[in-house]
Amino acid sequence: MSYRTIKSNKGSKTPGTYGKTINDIEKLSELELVTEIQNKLKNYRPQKVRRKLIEKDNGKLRPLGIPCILDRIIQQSFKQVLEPIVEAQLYNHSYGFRPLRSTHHAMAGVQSLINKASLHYVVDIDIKGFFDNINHTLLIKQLWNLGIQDKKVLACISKMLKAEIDGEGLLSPLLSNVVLNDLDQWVANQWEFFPLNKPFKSRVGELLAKKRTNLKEDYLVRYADDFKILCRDWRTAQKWYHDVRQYLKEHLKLEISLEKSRIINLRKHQSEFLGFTIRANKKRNKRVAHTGIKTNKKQKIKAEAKKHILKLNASPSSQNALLFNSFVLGIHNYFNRATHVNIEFSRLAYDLRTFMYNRLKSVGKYEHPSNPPPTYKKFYSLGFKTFKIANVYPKHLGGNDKFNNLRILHKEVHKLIHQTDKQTIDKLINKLGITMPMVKKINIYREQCGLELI
DNA sequence: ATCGGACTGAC
RNA sequence: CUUGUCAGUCCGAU
Repeated sequence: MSYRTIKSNKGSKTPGTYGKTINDIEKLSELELVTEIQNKLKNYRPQKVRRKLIEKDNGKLRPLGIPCILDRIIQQSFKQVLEPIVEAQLYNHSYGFRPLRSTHHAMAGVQSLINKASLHYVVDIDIKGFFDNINHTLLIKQLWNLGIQDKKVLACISKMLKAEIDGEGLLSPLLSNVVLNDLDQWVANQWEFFPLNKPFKSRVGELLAKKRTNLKEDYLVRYADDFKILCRDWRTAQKWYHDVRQYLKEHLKLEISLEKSRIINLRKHQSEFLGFTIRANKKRNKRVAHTGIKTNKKQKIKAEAKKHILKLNASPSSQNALLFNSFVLGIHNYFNRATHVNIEFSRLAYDLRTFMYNRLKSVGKYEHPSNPPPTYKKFYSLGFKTFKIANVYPKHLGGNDKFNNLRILHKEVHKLIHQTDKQTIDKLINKLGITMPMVKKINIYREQCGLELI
């Protein structure tokens, strides 16, 4: 139905080894396409994949397989069927590769656990070569347990898995969530979901009762294979470290990296997650999460910025200036969520200031912006001078921006944002006729409040 | 309201 | 230089 949803870009010129191009497919009639796919599925044999290399933190490169167009259509359709089934059963604090969830949601989850629950010990676990070491027969079993019990479907999936030995296809992100969901549930069952004999009226009351038991208090936050367990003290943290290691080994046949996995006391040291640094600093008599940008990331940003400035110096076209702007806005947009953005970005701007001035003074005018575009006004105050190149103002890294916390909302929608009871949430959604994009927006606000996503 | 182009991040 | 999934942002067109 929707092969158009598969992005093709300019990469449509890969005939021969990768089979049909997106242009070929658009020429086919619907019927021809369907028969083609049916033929392929009869004896499904995934074709070659192109590879993209992605750089990991430690500088190592790992391949990411990109299957040919026809396989992408097939895998996409598998995904569209499997996703809602799996999605409904996944753990709430698993954030990687899931619709409506992002890195920012994961970070917000960690921060609220530090701030609200005062959990300052974090168990960082790094699984050794996770994507390469997934146990296929186990995965098929896990899918079966989740309710996918069509043997033909499972056979196709297992063939796809075999073809993707050292890369991943479209649905391996989804499958990675299937594998690690067992871990999520196992961890959560020991505290969060642990049933008490007495029913409790309020969640606070239940929480207090749980604290009196000798269960290990903990919460897990996961983004794909990158996960943390937050605990209150060092002893429980250590217990978790060993328990999780054993669980992964026995039940999922996965090893952890002993060098990279460790327990961190956030009051003394910082942990890292999704490009951010995290620590728990003193604020009056409390401790709150302070987040910044990872140092190696900062260096990369500086290097990239310099590259962009040089390009702008070489050819000061409006196109390049706009390109530079989208680069800056992109970075801002991601790292805005850090509590220390202002400090981090001011330093970046300071380090780059002379470089930028020297390179741009010959190609642009240094002036107070006159009649700047609305996005410029939104982010930067007008009191400062900036460059003007080919009629556009390049944005600087490190604008001190005020936060827009004031929004006018519908009364019921406001209720929905702060609501924690699942039934009332569902009721409200039905009553107000909330659509997907609306849920997205509401989740943004819920993220800011540190609440669970809908 | 739709549909394109660009950029950022995580994997 | 080329390019997958998810999320976000900017710009443009009708």
